[in-house]
Amino acid sequence: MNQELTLHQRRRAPTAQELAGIPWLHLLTAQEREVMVPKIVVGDALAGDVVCRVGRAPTYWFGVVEGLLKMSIDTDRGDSLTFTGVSSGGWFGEGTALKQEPYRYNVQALRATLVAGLPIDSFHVLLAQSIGFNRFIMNQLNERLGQFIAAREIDRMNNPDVRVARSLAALFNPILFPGVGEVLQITQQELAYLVGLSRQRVNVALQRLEAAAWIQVAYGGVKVLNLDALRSHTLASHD
DNA sequence: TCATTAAACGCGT
DNA sequence: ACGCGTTTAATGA
Repeated sequence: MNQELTLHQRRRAPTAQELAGIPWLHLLTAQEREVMVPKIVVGDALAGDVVCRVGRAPTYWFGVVEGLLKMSIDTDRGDSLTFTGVSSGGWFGEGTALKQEPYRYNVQALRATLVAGLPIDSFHVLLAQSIGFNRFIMNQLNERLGQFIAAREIDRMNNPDVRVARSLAALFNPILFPGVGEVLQITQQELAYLVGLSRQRVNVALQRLEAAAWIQVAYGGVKVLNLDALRSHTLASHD
């Protein structure tokens, strides 16, 4: 609990099944894949483990094989501001990897998460040589831009129901997080940490979203029925 | 007054 | 043991 995971400790080689959960591998040529697969390391992060911390020199480009991370920064006051979650199939840190700058966020596991890492030098090799990899990165940056614009919108609304809806939609983004599937495994407590609300309020919001038939609440997870509505609509007020 | 929250409860998985 | 749904009491706009 609350240990720093650098992928130097507790790291191992990925299994074939875990490799299948790495989306950009499929975009490489057979030769590129052959070179890169041995470079990939994975590590098991427990809930609360820090994957990378603000100010550290970038060592890996990171991805989530299975699990849930949150990206946040600490404010001047003691509290922390969560930017976004990273769910299965999501990769991040290309900004710092590209510029060779220190990490600008803290990334922490909200639950047990299998984290994958590609060493920075391998990342640059792919960037210099692989068309397929560049296509993935471009797609990723473009989609992330859209997500941050949406996040600004979310912050301006103070309606908690809408905030929960939009945050769920972001976690279900099939381009950024192709491994999520139709059922996102996330507890209401984890969602509360991510959105910045209490668990009770998240529970109320989820029930309203379920009543609107946009989602289906399950034990330890949420199934999305209407991603479009979550992304753009507002719940009708009820009294 | 009204919405939200921490804390705590019982219940189901 | 964990997650869910709910209640209660406290807090603040």
